Amino acid sequence: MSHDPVELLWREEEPQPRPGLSVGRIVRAAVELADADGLEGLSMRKVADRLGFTTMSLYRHVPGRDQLVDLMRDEAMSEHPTDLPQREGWRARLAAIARQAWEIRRRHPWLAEVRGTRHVPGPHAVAHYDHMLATLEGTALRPSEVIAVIGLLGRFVDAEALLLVETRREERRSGVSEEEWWGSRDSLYERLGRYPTITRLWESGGWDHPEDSFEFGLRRLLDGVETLIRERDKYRDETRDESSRAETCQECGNELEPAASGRPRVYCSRACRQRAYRRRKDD
Amino acid sequence: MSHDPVELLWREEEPQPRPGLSVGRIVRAAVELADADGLEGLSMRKVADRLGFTTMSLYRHVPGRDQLVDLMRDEAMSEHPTDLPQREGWRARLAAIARQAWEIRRRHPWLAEVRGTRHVPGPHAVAHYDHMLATLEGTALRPSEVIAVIGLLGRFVDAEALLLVETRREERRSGVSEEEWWGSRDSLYERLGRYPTITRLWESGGWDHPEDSFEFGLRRLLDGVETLIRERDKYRDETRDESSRAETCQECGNELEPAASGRPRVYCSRACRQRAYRRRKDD
DNA sequence: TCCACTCTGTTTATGCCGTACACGCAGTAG
DNA sequence: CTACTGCGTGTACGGCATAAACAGAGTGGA
Repeated sequence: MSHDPVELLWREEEPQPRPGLSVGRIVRAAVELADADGLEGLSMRKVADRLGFTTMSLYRHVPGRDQLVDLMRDEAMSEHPTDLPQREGWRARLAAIARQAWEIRRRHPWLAEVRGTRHVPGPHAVAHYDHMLATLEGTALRPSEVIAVIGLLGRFVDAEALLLVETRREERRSGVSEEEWWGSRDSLYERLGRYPTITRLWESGGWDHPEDSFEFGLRRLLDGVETLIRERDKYRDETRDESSRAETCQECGNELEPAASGRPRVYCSRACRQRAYRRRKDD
Repeated sequence: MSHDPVELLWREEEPQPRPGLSVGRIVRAAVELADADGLEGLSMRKVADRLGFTTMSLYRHVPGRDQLVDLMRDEAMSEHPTDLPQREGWRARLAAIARQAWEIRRRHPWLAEVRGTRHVPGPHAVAHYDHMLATLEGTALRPSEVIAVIGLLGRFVDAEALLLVETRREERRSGVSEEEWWGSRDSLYERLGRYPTITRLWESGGWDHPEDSFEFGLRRLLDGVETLIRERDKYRDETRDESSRAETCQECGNELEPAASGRPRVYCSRACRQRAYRRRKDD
């Protein structure tokens, strides 16, 4: 067993598997277990039991629980498809990746529960990170801003996933649905009458048809990024040499061909115009 | 001891404290402990030791660890000032509240670590929630959207706080600063050359002067909300009876007085225009 | 052939944790 | 005097991660 956690994560899977325990088998068993019971339901004992070995046998292959979780993370990250259709426009690309990450978190809810800032990324995690950063290349954002946007988006997905996970877990553990549970907290509702805004929103039905938390948040976030990108675009245009000034597509930020007719162009392609239109309509 | 968790949270503090244990004393000791050691460093044994009683004595006053955490949460929430200067404009108000929540999480890092969706809110938490929701009253947002925005903002603050907390904890536990730790992961950096976008961003200094994660995210988020509010304002204007149509302030959304001169007004007051200007300049 | 060494898995034990349960004791109301 | 209630204690159970010593099987060299 390698004792450098980096070496362990970036190890190459042995080609023909030998009998007995192996890092790969341990990680796969742990992932299955965590998929079912969540991260805090994952214990070295249970992993070992599932594989038919003693607890301590795992430590021959994996330094400890924390590193096992790191390995699981990278295993799960490998599910990110690498051959996404290359859509035009940073917005469409970013949204697609965010939804993908969201999907993976639905399959592996524990991913969002992993805590700590010192997790060494494995090859799949790095590939995915690189891929995310790449979606913003070609925009006028500064490097530090690209990184900040991707970080923000990642934390957003995790936060939303966490919400989902915890709801699910508590429902399974208690056998009572979230709605039912809150519905029977009568002694709480009795006291909420004092609070004017909550009462008003309650009476106007704000809680009856809630927004889809993930899609709502994603849209706000992308709108916020769009505002920044437009700002940077404007700045870029203004500082560009007057003679070589070019307008950019409102949807994807690419440069526009000069318009044939007198009417200035807004989008670089029919696809972009349609996307913009559809987004407006969706709401 | 009340066995309904709601009753416990909404209990009234006894006026003249008697000797011995009490819910209030337990909660305060627990908060101090968690402030220092984080949520996972909080144990019933330690709380009891700090108070000079046996572990099990706590259970006479508090049903269990989970409920103790609920009580601690509400205790911490009571630090939200209730008499904020009432600024004009939803944006300024929302930003102020978010920064306040952020401040509180710096004092009580464990707040962001509390997991689970079924925490009964206590009186302070509800008051604060009501206060947040109220910031968006008067905008054209629909009720469900008001709720979604506040939820989103809350999760954002928690996610950012979590990042901070974990960095701090790992630094204290290991004695090695975050930068130092990552700096000595040589075997990792050796492998990052394969990834083109990461490499490019690295070389252009993207990681050398990172954005302030909280302020950056907050601005993006508020920009995203602003986009939505503008959209709703437009819709409201369009569907309003033609004769009584009124424009709204681009900054705060309030209705505008009709302009005296021919030039249409954009802001409702000098204060609003200055705010908008300052925001643009800040970046 | 024998020995040393390594690789893999086991056994045992330590020290945390939350909390169930039975008990002791003081104050009090009937 | 008695029964009861409220508060704090002591002991014990089952769970957790993991340190340390150990056992056996396979292997390479003398």
